[in-house]
Amino acid sequence: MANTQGASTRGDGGALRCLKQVGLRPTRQRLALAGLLFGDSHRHVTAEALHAEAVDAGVRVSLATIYNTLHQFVKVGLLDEVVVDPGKSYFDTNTAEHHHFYHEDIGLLEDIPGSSVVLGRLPDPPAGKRIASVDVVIRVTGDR
Amino acid sequence: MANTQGASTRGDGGALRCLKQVGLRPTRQRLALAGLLFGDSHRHVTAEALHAEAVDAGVRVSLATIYNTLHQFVKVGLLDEVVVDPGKSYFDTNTAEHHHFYHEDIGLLEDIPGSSVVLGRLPDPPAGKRIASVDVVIRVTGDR
DNA sequence: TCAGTAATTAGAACGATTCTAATGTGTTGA
DNA sequence: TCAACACATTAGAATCGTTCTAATTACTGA
Repeated sequence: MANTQGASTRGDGGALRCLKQVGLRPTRQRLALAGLLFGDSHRHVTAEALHAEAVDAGVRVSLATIYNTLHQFVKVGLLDEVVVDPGKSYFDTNTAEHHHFYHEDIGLLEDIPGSSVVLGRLPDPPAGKRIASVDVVIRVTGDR
Repeated sequence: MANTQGASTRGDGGALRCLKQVGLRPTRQRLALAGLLFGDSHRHVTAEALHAEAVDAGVRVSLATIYNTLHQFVKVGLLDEVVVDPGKSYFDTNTAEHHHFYHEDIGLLEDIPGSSVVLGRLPDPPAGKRIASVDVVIRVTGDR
């Protein structure tokens, strides 16, 4: 039962360094989840989906830990959370400023290419408040 | 037990006409809810809040009907739905194009004054899709 | 290694929403 | 007007995603 899982066979150092940097203990679960999340390209995952993926990959982790970890990652800026439906949120590994298409028909969240300008001038926040984040979701559906 | 409730003492005709126009049967519940929702100014309500308000006003209506009615109103374009948190959505009586501040600290949804330009050029939708709606939520929190 | 602290866990609990099957109500046409 | 039908409403159960709880387990620094 040695190193048969992919997670431990490549860029783990990245995940480890990444957790160190944000001050989170590198536990087995967090390393595995970081490994799944922060690969070559950016991803949009739900908690359930990531859990299934982890279990599939042979990582023993509970759903509670998935939620804990995702929220910790959001708090330290490793992830963004995007809410699209009452009772459904996605976690986005791309934390640069960008926005989303949400395909209502198939429940898919997709980045809007960075070249497409979406935002103009931001309004002043209400008195005594500061802007925490700006969420832009463009909902699209099948053509007919 | 005559006309002691406000709902029946003023612009009900508006609600009636409004339901007729969109092809919904003017039932007692729908008339009452339309009366509560479409008053002088625009409103942001949750299903629970509207239910409480209706019960308070002496309207006998179940929560299931509140949900049914709100979704029907959304479908026919009388309301917009705004999702701000996993598991919380608001219904907005202002269906003109506009956007929102969401006060994360107090759970309040507020219109962004129409004069504040927020959107620039919209991106082209993905091939074979059309834009159903554009949601812009600017999250704000207490200054410190 | 050991103790101390933090993380993980299974499962229960939770809140918002949706579903179900039974009952009630608005509408239409005779 | 009335009967009959389709649609709307209902209470309560069920479901969904998420959070909580208290007990167990795993990092960490000394």
